[in-house]
Amino acid sequence: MLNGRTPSVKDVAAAAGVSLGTVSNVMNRPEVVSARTRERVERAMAELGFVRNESARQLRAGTSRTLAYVMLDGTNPFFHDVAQGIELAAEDADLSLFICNSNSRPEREEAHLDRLLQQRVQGILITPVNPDAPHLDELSRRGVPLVIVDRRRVDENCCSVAVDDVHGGRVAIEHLTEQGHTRVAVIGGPESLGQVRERLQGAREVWEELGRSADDLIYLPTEAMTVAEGRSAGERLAGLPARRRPTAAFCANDLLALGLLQQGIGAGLRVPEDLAIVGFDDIEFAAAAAVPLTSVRQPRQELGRAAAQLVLDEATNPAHEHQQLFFTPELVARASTRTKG
Amino acid sequence: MLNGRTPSVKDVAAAAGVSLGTVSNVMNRPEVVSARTRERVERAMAELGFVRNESARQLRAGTSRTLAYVMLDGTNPFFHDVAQGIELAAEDADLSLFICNSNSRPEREEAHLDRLLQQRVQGILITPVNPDAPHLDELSRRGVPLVIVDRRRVDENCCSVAVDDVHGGRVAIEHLTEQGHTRVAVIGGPESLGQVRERLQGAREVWEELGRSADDLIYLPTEAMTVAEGRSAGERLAGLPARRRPTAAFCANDLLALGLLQQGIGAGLRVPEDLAIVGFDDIEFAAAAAVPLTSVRQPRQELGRAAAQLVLDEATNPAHEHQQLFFTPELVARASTRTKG
DNA sequence: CTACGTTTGTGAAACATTTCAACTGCTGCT
DNA sequence: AGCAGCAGTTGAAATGTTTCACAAACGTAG
Repeated sequence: MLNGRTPSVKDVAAAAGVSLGTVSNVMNRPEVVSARTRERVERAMAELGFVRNESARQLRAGTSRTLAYVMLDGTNPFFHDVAQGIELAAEDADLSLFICNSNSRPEREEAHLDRLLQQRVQGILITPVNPDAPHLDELSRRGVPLVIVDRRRVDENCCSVAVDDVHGGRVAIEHLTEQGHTRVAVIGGPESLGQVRERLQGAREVWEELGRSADDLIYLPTEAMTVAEGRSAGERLAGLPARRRPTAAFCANDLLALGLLQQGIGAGLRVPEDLAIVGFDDIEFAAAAAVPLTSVRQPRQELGRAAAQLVLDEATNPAHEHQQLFFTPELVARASTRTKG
Repeated sequence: MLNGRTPSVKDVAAAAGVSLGTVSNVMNRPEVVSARTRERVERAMAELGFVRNESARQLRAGTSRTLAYVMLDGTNPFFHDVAQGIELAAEDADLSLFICNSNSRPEREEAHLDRLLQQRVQGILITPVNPDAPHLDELSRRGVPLVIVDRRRVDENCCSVAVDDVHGGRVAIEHLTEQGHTRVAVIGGPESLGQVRERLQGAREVWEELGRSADDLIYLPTEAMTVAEGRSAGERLAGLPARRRPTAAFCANDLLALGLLQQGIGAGLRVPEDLAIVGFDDIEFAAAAAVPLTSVRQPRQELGRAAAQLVLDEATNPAHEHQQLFFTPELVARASTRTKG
């Protein structure tokens, strides 16, 4: 009768001597079926090794049990921590999570979104290459719950969860000036990234407010936010004439900071005595560096968790209203900027 | 007619003035439909914003377009690199990839597998907590293509892709002895992990072959393969009486090595002069450490890619035979063990 | 003008589930 | 006896695709 193929509800029903509908009830509304038949059905399921076919369920029920997160850069642990936060929330809601990686390429991002649309996922979380890209509008228009993570749209017509990057830039520079630094490098790029622009802006704002000369805040642009780019920025730093050379650097993320740290130590610099370093994100490896890195902490998991909650609200609550959640990052001081003496 | 709901093939057919079957043909066998009607159908799809419902497709076609990877430890970048390799292969085959994380907990692993079974994924790749666990047999029995990644089953009745860990342990110790070290620490655990056992075994084998005293190969067990455990091992190392204290350490993975490095540098040790360090895996952050880490490189992406190919073969080739793929890891020497003088 | 291929298009069945109106026995009430 | 109410169960419809046997249209050769 079932020759090799995997058993269906029909087979279970036959084995338990009940109808299709009853088997379905056992799975979906166990309270309406009597203890006796429920037990009988459950035994039949176990004996046959029945596994519900999720595609069929989804097709009929119209609702999928999956969320998806499209991350921006798989090589940056930061995004994995965000994903972990999402996963925890998804688990609580008994949902699966699809994780995709756009690798900062718009066409990969679009391909992933297309896939996810076909899967009819319940909601999409994304850290987009460009939060204002038209293919994101497309999603909202289709009514797919959407949350932008770690970024914001200018028009605010979908939910987002982000961190106040301007503030992050401010606290980093404030910390360095408190430590007595008067010439500071700011490292990051490309400026096409909103994050970078805002972190820089915060740094410049506070520098100006303190009445410092713009000449003493030295911007070293990078092509990407990677360890290798951090190293290369370090070399450029070393190439500056001594009286122009900063005594501290604020990096727009921890990967850059780690690269800078490595280059500096390799070149014989003492950190923080010769060069103090502040990173951004506070990934695990920041605290684990040879000289533990001072960093502007983003609540990584919390970001993911909050985003997941928003997307679920949009998916289930008809009265949902878009929200722009904001977290305030805080500085975590470690050895890479430790006060002298 | 379609009031708000997302359009189906039926709607497309109506709009294009053709039958259901023709629309399906346009999607699946475009060569059998004339250029004229194909174009008409495609236009209708574009106008309606039609997106194929993957659940329905899968239900009818019986075949899903997804692979899944259940990773062991999301905090270790190594597994993300493996996942990346899988994703690339999946992309080539036009498949989606589900990424799950068991966090080394058997019950999470089982829950994930259950989910994946319900989704009827085309194949499962897994780095299991225990490769001989019965719930893995269950999968094979159900006929789900299965590949074990970075581990092996004793009974070899499914495919696996792994690295020769014994050899890895050997080359690490050979390298250290070549550098003149005569007292070496071996750090790793728990020994319930096959990896750890084999890496240790390789180390011990070669040590014995060189005629060294077992007393001079000092095993420091750890409870997990984390940075924190690496630090704690470093403290234990520092606590040893000077004449017993090793001049080099081989860590069973890079996270331990990074922790050890941090603790050592913090305590004023010079690396490699006072303490040489070899890690395992060669994750990105090994090369990015303040003192770039010598490590036993696993071909991380390649591992994933090969595993994906095996699972696809099992899924599509009726003549498939299980294979145990083996990669030979190689030592990458960096500053953390650089030859003196 | 017929017979026969070829090409193109059709319509209904099938996939595994959920949902829901209807049905069956009961119990207890009048 | 008749009936309302209730708990438990049933059977059929519906979901959006793919597949496949078949039909229609259109040459083309005899």
